[in-house]
Amino acid sequence: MSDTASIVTRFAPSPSGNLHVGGARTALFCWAFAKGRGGRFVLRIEDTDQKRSSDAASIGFAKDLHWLGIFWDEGPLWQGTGGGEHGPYFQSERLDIYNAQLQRLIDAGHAYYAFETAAELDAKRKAATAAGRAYRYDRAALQLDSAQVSANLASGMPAVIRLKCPGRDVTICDEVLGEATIPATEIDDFVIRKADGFPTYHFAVVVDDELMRITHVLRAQEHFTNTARHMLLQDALGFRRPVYAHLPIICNPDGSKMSKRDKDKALRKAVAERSLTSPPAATVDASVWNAWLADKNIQLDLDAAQRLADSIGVALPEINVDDFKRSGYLPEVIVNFLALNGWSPGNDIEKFDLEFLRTHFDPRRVVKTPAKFDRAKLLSFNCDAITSMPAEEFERRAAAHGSAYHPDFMARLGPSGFTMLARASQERSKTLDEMFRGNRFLLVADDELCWEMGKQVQKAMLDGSPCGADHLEALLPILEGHASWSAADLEALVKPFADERAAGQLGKVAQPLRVAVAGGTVSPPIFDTLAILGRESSLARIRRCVTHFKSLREANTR
RNA sequence: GGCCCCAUCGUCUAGCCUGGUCCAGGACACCUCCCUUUCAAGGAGGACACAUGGGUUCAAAUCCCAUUGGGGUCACCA
Repeated sequence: MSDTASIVTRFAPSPSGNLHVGGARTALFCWAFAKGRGGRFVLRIEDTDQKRSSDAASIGFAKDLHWLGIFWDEGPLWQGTGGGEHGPYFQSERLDIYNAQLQRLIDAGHAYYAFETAAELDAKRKAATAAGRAYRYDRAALQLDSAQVSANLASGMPAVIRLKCPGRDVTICDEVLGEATIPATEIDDFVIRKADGFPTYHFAVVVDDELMRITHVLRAQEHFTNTARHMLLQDALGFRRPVYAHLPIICNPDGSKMSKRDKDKALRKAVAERSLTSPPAATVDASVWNAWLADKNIQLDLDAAQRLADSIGVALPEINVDDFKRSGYLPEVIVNFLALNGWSPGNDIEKFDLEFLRTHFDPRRVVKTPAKFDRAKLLSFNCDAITSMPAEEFERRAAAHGSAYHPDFMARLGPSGFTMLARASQERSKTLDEMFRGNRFLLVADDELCWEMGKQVQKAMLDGSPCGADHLEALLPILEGHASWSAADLEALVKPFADERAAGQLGKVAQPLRVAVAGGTVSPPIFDTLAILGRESSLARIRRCVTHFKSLREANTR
């Protein structure tokens, strides 16, 4: 690690429209490590699985990377960044390169063709497992003479290429895990080119890391044992050995691996609890629904999952960076919190920004243990960030969030209403989304507001004498006689009323008012709420409420 | 199951390499009280961990071994 000027790291995901938080953290650490040492950060797309990469251009996750503030020096061209002299950066466009390297291996006797079908291998694997043995490829294809191989190839028989492993133990040196030796018996002659002509992950990684001059490989710990294979490949090809650092996995609170499948899991649970047998209207069509219910391995696409969740009223767990964005988390908070999963700068520092991470990140301070993703702490960090930002900034960012995710809300409020709501909401917002999610009553038509008789409403409206409903009724004519409707004016009007009628206990008056206009006991500060709603709307709601509770009480006394 | 790795509060972690300053520090969550027009936020307190068992040593969270527990991995996925 002495020649810091030439440090090159890479983030190498498979193509996807969304960036997973685990991937985001890997990208973050790769970026920080390289950029903090004057090096380069490369983005490479691992799209060698034709089944999964039907849409090779789908690097929608690039937007997530940019949102977090991570930009690549080299990689796919995307919104003004990318390019570079080691491209192409899509592996599917590098087949010629792999084939040339593959040929070198064949020529040198380090690799060989094999003709077993996937089904045959599968059967052997099952048999081995049933017999309680670990399956290893039996090298049957190595017995084929070269004439036979040529004939098979010439006849167009499907073939894979396997690496001929040297049969020695491999010792991995890892910056975070230290040294580990994988016994030779654990590594069989693995496939390096698939029958479809594409290289496997192992082969493409090794070739590209060499050709793209990658010096440091930071990746998730699930790749740790793969490293032995990669080292064998490097030796066979005569390549350099990059420095490895394997990052601990990020898991759910229950210890399971955080996965996009968790969304489907949550949905299946909700569907089962509600005993739904057919899909709610306008969510997914019946055939998809049936297939999904029948097979736990089938995942709904993201949009369909979201529609279904909205329809049955369940919150999907946030898994992708975009999910957290939608939930109203700030990118700088995500960056901060993600970095804290698996790494810490020491000295009891835990609030920091991207720039701090860039200058302080060191893989040697990465912990070895898997981290459980603690949403409560993330939420707390987000709250701190929101409540400490300047009011104008909060307003601007909340407006952007609202326009993207709650256009109906923005339209209903109008610019001045939005400003009032934003000002009233900042100090009680843990996310940018809360002011929208929590104030649905603002969207309800005045004559459609309902008052559900929960314990809190009961207490606010009917307990004591005079009760809240009495106060409300007395207050109504005073409000009706008042033209000005600013929060300050309303406060100046209601405070004296409370002093006189409720012994100065503003709550005795504010709560009934709140219930009247919001339908429940939770809203922004009451005078702000009234001002946001406006005079006509507020009065209409209060009148209806007075009537509503009056008839309710009459019915009860009868 | 084979192999590899790991093990400090419920959670994220500091400390471990270079044993003594650690009857273990911070943060989130939790509990209590205060403040309060709701909900939050805020203020003040509090409870909470070195997995277990053996060594080594004058001395171990720190070094060694075993056990137990957890994770990862064993594909023509990446």
